[in-house]
Amino acid sequence: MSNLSLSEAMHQLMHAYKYLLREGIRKQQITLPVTHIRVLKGICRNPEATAQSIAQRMQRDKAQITRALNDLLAANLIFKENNPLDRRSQLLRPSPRGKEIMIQIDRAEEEAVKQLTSELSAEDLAFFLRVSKTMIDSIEQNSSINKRTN
Amino acid sequence: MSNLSLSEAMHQLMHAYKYLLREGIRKQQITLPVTHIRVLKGICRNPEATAQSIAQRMQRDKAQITRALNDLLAANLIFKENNPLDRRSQLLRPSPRGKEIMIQIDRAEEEAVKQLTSELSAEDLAFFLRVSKTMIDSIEQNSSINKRTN
DNA sequence: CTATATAGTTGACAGTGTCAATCATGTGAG
DNA sequence: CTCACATGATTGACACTGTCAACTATATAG
Repeated sequence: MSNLSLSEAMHQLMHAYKYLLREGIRKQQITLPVTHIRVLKGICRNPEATAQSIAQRMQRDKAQITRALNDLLAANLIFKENNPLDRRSQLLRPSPRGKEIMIQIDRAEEEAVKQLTSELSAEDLAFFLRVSKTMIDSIEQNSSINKRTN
Repeated sequence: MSNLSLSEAMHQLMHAYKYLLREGIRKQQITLPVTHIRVLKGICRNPEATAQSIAQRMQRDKAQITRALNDLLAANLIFKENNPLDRRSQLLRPSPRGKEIMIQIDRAEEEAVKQLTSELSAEDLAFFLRVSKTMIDSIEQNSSINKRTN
């Protein structure tokens, strides 16, 4: 019973969250898919971002990252810079336009989160985050989720 | 700050959960995609299931459901029965094979949930479910997520 | 120098989610 | 009853997400 509930809750929560996030993004007139947004976010947050570091941080396939980066480049939201430490890779930087978009994205995300948590107290939210992290950690340790090179 | 954390937590949790679920399914030698499994589950749980009711219950597009049903039919896991109340629709029933598979699926899901919650107390879990439901509800009320016919 | 590892790219494909059009059937207003 | 409209199901088309394998170029250890 608690089994089914958790599965169901997960699926519904995923769906609801994704929906809300896309809504918020749409309202800000941003046309980027969520993955691209997350990648851009990673680049804006981390001054020494490389494709590799983004892939690791997001726990996504590097192929997916490469493709997102191509789109972000094509949209002039980021640019690449030679990595002085490794000629195989490039450092990723947000362009001025990318930084602008990032501000809008932050607003969209903030709104999504606000709606999601409108009925929750700060304690509830903190608890939820703590439990979530516990779950995430208990998987990452046990399983082979991080055996992959990414 | 709590903003970013919730978004991040959501994404990671989604990813971790999906991964674990698919792992569990794979270990049971089941080759069905997750959506199909959820549809089958809906059919097994509800004796009067129709395509429509499954779509509503899962909050998914009816097109998606139709396709999942086709695959489940092709795999002989379910069968259709004329709906005496409405000739446009059919009642969906699990086949004997479908019921067997369902048992395996329950095991897989149970294992996934067990791993996910291995570090959590029953109280933590209950709290998590409560908070999740609150979030889900606060979206379903406000937004247009359920304006769609599905 | 050679073998191996790593950063990134590309192709291919499976799975998920969404929209619009269509067909058949049901239902309510007149 | 008939007509208009609503609803259940199906199909086509497409965008987004995730995964795997092969490949190129560069780095690094022995």
